[in-house]
Amino acid sequence: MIKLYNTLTGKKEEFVPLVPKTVRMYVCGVTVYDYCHIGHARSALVFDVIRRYLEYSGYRVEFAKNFTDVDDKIIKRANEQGVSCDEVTAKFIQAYYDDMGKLGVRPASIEPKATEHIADIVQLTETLIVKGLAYQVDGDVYFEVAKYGDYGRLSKRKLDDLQAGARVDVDERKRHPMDFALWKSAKPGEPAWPSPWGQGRPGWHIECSAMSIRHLGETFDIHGGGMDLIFPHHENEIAQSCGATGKEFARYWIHNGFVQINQEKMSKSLGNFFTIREIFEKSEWPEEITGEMLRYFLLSTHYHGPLDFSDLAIREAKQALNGLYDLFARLAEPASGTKGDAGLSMALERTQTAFRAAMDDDFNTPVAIAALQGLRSDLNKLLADGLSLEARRGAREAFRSLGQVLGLFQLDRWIFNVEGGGSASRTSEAEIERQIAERTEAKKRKDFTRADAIRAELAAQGIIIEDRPDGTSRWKR
RNA sequence: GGCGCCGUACCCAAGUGGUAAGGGAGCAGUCUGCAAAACUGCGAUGCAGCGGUUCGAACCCGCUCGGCGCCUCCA
Repeated sequence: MIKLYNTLTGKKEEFVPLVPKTVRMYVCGVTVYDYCHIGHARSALVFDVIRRYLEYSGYRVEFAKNFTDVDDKIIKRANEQGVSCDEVTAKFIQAYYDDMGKLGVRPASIEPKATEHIADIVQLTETLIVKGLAYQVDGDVYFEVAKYGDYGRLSKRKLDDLQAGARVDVDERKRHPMDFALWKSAKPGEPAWPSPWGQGRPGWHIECSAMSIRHLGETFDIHGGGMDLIFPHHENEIAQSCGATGKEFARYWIHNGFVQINQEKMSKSLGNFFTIREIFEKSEWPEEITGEMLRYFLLSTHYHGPLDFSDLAIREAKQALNGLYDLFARLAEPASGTKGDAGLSMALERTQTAFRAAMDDDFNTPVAIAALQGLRSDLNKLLADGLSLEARRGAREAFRSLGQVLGLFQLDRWIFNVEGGGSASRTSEAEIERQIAERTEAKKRKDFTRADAIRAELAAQGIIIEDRPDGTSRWKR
């Protein structure tokens, strides 16, 4: 039984989908006018993992994640660069796929764009006007919050409180300061579509209502996004959708916490953000390893809380991963007996139970990772007793299949040492093996000068030698 | 002004009534020609502070201190 924290009720609840065995989930994606930063990465990753775990639990997941491809910021960016809005959005949608791909975030099953749903948006807006929940002023259409009784249900705010805090210049034509645009009339040169109210474009919030209803139905299961979207974006989505359909909109609302730098929210205005591609570019590690480090780091804190990004935190993730991949490397070595085999199935069962319990409890990834770390410890002891080939394969497979849910532990090659080993390989494996054989011979002859020289030579290339008790050595880089 | 979040060992981080998961660092040990690596073991009698409820509290209630977020585009 999966339990999740529902922002709407403020409580952890049992998750029961509307249609058995099927989950319909909508997550607010990004506005494509710039490169994604770690905050975007966290959000995408969190919902990617939730989706993976739901699938692992036997659900069919209809997962929609949108691209906002018409917006003030896009228009501004296009004007600054003297290109069309289409060029801006195409560029950053591609960048999104590139960056998220490196992080192992799977594409959603449905990835709608606002510009491809103008007809749905216009229709929804018309419905709201007909129902008396929206009004037209010149070529603009606004949603009238005062007419919608439940406004503030998600963010737990009262209209009066909001009014008191409003600090922004209010458009005089609006009936209430919190009224928000469903449709904006177009200024010359802006992207525009025909509508009953003249040429214009959709407001921000309406697109998510239109697209989620179109692809998932009027009532669906999960709606997600960053904490900062709770108000006003998701509050407005609820008002529009419920106002238009008269039905419940999303039943469970999930919001992820922020990525912070030195305890402060990462944001463009503070200038304290790191883009995903910047991190990959600066990384001394190969791409797939950097991706896994980042994933491990981002999942090592529960999705609901804040998460401080720092070099130290990333290094710690790398260290933790080293221990796991070192184990995998030792599991890949020849059988060493069968004494440990008996204890394996119990360890695997214990791990799987703990892993599921953790994920069932509001997708508690740090506890799920702890379960896997526990298995590492178990296996190290069993390995000391001796494990057969089959047991070794089974153990590695367990890490692979459970790790699949988190997008971790899928790599066949791992780099332990950045010195020389981090970049493209130079010394061939055969050559390394040859040198190690020579060193083993030297050790037998007690020619330690020669043995140490070979060790130093390999170390200079980032190759770490581990001598075994029997005189042989294994190596890694 | 309104709404909300957080404060757990040197660092990161789970835990929301039954006596403190996990990781990193550190220390010790095993192994070893030495070393490295790896593995094993150790680690908070206490969970910002004070008071209260309870047989029992990191967890519930109250107050205080400290940090942060939202109310405006924002993952």
